[in-house]
Amino acid sequence: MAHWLVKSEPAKYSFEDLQRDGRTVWDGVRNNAAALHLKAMKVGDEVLYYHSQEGLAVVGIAGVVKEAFLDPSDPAGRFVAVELAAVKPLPRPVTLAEMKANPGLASLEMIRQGRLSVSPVRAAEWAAILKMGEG
DNA sequence: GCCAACGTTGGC
DNA sequence: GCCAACGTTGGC
Repeated sequence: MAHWLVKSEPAKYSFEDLQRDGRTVWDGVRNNAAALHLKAMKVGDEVLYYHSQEGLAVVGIAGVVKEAFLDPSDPAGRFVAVELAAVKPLPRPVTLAEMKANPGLASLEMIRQGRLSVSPVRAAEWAAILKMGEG
C-alpha cells in the first residue's frame, strides 16, 4: 500500500468539508507530475491531507476509494481525478515548519517541490508524520 | 502583497 | 526543438 499527500486550500475545500461529505471527487489537478501520482493511486492507499495557504499543516488522513478516471471538470480530457474519503483527523496538526525542521523529512517530496499538489510519501516519512501528529 | 519555483505557451 | 515570456502556486 502506498502513501500520498494532497494539498487543498481550506477556504475552498477543507478536511472538515471532507469529513462532512464523507467522500469527494478529487479533481481539478492540472499538473502532469501530480496527475501521474493520481494515476498511481490504488484503492486503500492512504493520503495525508494538507491545508495550504491557511493552516499550513497536515490535518488529517484520507483514503483512496476510487482509482483514476477522466476528470469530469477537464473539457480537454487530459487529466484524471480520483475519489477520496475521510479516514480521521490527526490528534494534532503537523505544521510545515515542523516538517521542515525534521531532518528525517528532508527528502519529503512536498518539501522538495513546494508547488506539487499531489506527492508520494515514503513509509518512513508517513510514520514520522503520524508520530508528530499524536496528541 | 511579494517573490521564488516551476510548468506551459508560443515565436522563431 | 529551443528558449524567453508568461501564468500559477504557495510560502513568507
